[in-house]
Amino acid sequence: MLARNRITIHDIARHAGVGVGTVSRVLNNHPNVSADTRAAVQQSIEQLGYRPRSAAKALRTRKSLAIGFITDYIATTPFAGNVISGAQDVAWQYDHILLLVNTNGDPVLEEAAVEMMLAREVEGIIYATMWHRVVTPPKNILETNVVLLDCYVEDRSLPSVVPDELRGGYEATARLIQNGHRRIGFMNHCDPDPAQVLRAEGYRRALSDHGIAFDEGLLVERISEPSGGYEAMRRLLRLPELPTAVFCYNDRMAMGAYDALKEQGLKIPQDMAVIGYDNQELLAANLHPSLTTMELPHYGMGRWAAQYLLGGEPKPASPPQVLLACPLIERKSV
Amino acid sequence: MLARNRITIHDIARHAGVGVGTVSRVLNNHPNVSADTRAAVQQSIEQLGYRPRSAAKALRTRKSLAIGFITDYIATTPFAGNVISGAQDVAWQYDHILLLVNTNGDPVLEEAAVEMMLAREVEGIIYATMWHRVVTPPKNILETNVVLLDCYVEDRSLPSVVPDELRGGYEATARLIQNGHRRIGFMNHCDPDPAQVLRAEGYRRALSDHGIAFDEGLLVERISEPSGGYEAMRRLLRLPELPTAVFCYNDRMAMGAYDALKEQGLKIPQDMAVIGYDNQELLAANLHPSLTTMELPHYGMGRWAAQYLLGGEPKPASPPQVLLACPLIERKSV
DNA sequence: CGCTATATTGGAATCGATTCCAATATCACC
DNA sequence: GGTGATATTGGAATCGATTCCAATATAGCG
Repeated sequence: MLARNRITIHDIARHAGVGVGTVSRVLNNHPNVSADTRAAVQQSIEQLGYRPRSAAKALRTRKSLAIGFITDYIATTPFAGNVISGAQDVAWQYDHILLLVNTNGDPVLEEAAVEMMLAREVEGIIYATMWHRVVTPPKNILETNVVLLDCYVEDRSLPSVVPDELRGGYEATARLIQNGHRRIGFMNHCDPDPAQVLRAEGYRRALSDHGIAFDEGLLVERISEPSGGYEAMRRLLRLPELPTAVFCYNDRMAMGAYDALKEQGLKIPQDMAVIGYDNQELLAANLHPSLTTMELPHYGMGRWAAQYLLGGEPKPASPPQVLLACPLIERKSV
Repeated sequence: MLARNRITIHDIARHAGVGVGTVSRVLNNHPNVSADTRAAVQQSIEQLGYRPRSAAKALRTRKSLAIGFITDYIATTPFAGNVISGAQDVAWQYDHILLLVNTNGDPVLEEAAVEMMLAREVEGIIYATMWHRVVTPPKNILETNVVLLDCYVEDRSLPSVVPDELRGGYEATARLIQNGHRRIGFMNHCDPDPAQVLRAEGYRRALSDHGIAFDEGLLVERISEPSGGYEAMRRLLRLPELPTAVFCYNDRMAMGAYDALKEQGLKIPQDMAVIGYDNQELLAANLHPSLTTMELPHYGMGRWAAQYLLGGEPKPASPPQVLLACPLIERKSV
């Protein structure tokens, strides 16, 4: 026999001298309860310190008031917090809680996590990655509602929300052009992924829209770390005709670029304007001069994903891929 | 009437030609089931694609197989991921899931979060902060098991796990002494908090244990950001007798210190050894030279907290405050 | 005043698991 | 074959909420 100390709806009913149905109606704000009864019940609830057991409610109503959040590398990027924060804020608005599982990209764990969430009858699952890419989530995830966050499936058969990398690349470049730059270097990541491809495409379109010819030599691909940025910048500085601005694939590469520029005694932004991507606060705000960059909409993606699951709008027949803008964060490097 | 499509234990029982009790026994690996029956039931489960509903189980057993995780500023530090990752790894080991709520430090939200977790009958709650400090959690949290993580209550009446700041300060300083330094500056944060006080204490003890007199002038307090570090370093460089090493309250201050040193044409570590605190990868690994620093045991605290809640060891009468070591991360600045 | 329409209310049935008890089957042993 | 001990098993009761139906109270109206 289990401990049976906890106050239940029956205790309240007895204490208030009403039936359990009435108590339930009060709890759920049903309209058909007289003001007097309602007050009496509420007082009993208060007095006895009653707290409804959500398991019982979930069993009866088949609603767990929870959404699952599966992510890959929560610990290796500073972005996770923003995504979670966004999802959580919306979930909370709808009285839902987040069930979180971090998988380190392990497919076995992923499947087990989904299984656990299905057993708990979540309202849906947010499947989030820490960098924009193509994924193949476990098949069992299809048994509930899903949103992919910062990723998508090859055939776009699942709804997803991702940063608008193309437009981001476009706007970063356009910003430099507006400032009078016409020779603009672009240091890109060297492995193709959505961000790599789309930011480059945005760069090209911005150039062409402004009547600037694309110059192969101004595009340098390296690993997306400070060392890659350093190398890329040195490469650009060896060009016969120097660029006057660079657009960097991310802030970490920009950091390397800064080093190369300072080494050559070049001033930012006077001799070379620099624009980054990602808005890694810690870095971008503290470099000298502080780095102008494009912000990834992590918080917004978190919100959008949760809203999609909980918003109650009928799901469109063809799953959407929503692109969220990457706002320009103006600092001192342009 | 609700949709009643889902397979239940009764369906399995009927399909396998046994009673529901037997199915339950198979599901829970009870010993008293014959091999034949077990196999038959398992086959039915497989065949019908049965998945137990955790709400029903939770209702009956009064166990939700979940722990709550309440945190304050998940989005503003890169540490959150490590803490969560640690807690989650252990929770998973015990077949538990994390219910996550981020509160942005709002006490109203905190209390509501606890309430929700109590309603869900979590095994316990991890109350985590993103920097080491004294807190006052909502009172209702006492109705379940709690562990404070990276924080504690004034009167130490709740179990907590925090970094061993004193020892960290000691070891950072000792490391510099071992390298032959005798005049060691210390740039500290200017507001008192556990880290600020204890790291300073560690610094002093290390000096005194090695027969070095504490010199007031070598201690500079500024805000714990790059700008503060920059100022502090300049201050130290104006001293009549220069230090040959600095211990910085955190990596961000160290970053500012780097700037001041470079400005003066001083080489790290030849002219000045620098040691930081926090091990903010993004920063510490990418500075030039890379920064030697003390790592905060975020992952470990996450693990410890979850283990404390789930490990099943009887809780000691007087709640423990566990100190986790901050390992020295050797890089190139010492 | 009598009758219907409406507002409240009580409480049994239900959700889907676990668990305990009693019933039956099987076995060992004399 | 008989007896008691042990291994399996079925199924009713239970966890604590919601919900629906029927019952009662009240109001409105001619």
